[in-house]
Amino acid sequence: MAESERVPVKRKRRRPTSSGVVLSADLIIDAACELIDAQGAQAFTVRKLGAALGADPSAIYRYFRNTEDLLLALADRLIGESMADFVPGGDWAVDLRDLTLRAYRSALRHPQIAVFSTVRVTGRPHEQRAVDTGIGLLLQAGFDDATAVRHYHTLVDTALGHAAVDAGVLRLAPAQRAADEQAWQAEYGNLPADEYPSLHRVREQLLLMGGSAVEPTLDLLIAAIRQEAAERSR
Amino acid sequence: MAESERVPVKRKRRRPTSSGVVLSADLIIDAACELIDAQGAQAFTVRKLGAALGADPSAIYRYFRNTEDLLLALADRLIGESMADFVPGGDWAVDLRDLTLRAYRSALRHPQIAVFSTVRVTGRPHEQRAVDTGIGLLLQAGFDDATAVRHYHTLVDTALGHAAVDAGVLRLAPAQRAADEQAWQAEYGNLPADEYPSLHRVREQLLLMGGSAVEPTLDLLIAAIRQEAAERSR
DNA sequence: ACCTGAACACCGTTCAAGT
DNA sequence: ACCTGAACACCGTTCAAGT
Repeated sequence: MAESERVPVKRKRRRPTSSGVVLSADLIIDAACELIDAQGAQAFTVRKLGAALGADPSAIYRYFRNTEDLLLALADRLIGESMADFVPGGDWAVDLRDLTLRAYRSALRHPQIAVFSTVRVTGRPHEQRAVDTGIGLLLQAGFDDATAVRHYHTLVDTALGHAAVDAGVLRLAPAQRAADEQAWQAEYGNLPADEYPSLHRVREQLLLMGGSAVEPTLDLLIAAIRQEAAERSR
Repeated sequence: MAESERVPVKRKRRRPTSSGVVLSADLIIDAACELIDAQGAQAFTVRKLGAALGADPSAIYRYFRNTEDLLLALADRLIGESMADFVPGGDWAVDLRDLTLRAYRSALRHPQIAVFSTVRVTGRPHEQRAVDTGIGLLLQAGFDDATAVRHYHTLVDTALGHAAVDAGVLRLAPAQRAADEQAWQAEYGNLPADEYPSLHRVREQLLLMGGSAVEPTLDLLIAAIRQEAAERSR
């Protein structure tokens, strides 16, 4: 239904923009990808995208109803790219971890995507393929339908969530990022032992709080799911 | 260091705004909370906050350097509120789950917070208290310092991440939210069995993809951490 | 048929001027 | 000392007018 409301992608006649480019939905998504990769996600605005295309920003609304619609198309493109070279290796748990990490990485390229719940539900081709693959791995592990769906839901939301959190760091300039990583040490490393006994005890380890927690998180989730599969098969 | 750059909270003389209110950092945070609770997180803008206070928006910049600084103070307020009635019950794993869920709920009240990596590192009082408590529970479980920090990092980032993802749904109007939950069924429930075998097989269960995955996720993480603690103590 | 340009209704933030 | 109001540099989106 969302699909039928979209502006048709195929057009009979085209008129070039003032800069000579003939617009299309694909071309707009191409430009959006380039803009994000070159200047970061915060550089992505309709007006800047128009400028990058050499077209008036309002022309974009002929191809996408609004920014959200454009972002959904972009999301599916990113999912497609990150899944392009995925080949299952035979161990469902390893494959599932790989698949989830790919979802994380594609969401990290454009963090706003992770926040759209709707992105999970648009039913665009690359996403459908990825969901089918993920649930397939869980069925292969021996889970019943409901449990397979639940575990898939858990993994994909966790991947998107960590992408949203980690994107905050990525947004910073490198110098500020380094400062931010040490800030844990600076802010928490010198607290009094009587008031904050645990923080005081682990003060040497606080640098670990910098950086992404996505891999440790996935390791724990996959371990728990593997354990559950093993118990189920007994 | 961030602290010393902040505008001092205590002031000698105050002048009321045109509406008669005497501003203070606390009062501004009060108003921000009310605004968010009454009209949702997307209603939170400096200009609207000024209007809610009966003051010119620019007056807010006397108390907070910028929106981010204000959001950090707001975050600490929300953390404090959600931790206010936390009492450890004796089982570290149960307590840790409770603590993490509280972090999730407080971030859910203002989703932008989850995306600030910096929020995790500001070292404000309520946050320090919560971190000390969380790491304390993991030390109590028998983990070494580095592992305790790593597991804490995993839990808190996962809580913030799910809050960011779930906030997308919360943002929708109730009617649209219901439609969104059924969209999984609509978009994925009728795919051909030959092309999407796994999705076709679990099609009756796809409603499970609506709603939050935070509790299933926490259950898996806590199970894995508990298992690791048990193995460690052997 | 499609792009353009003006317009509308917003933002966050700064700073000189007021009191 | 603190608040105000104008101003600056942006946003997303709509729609009549152009070609």
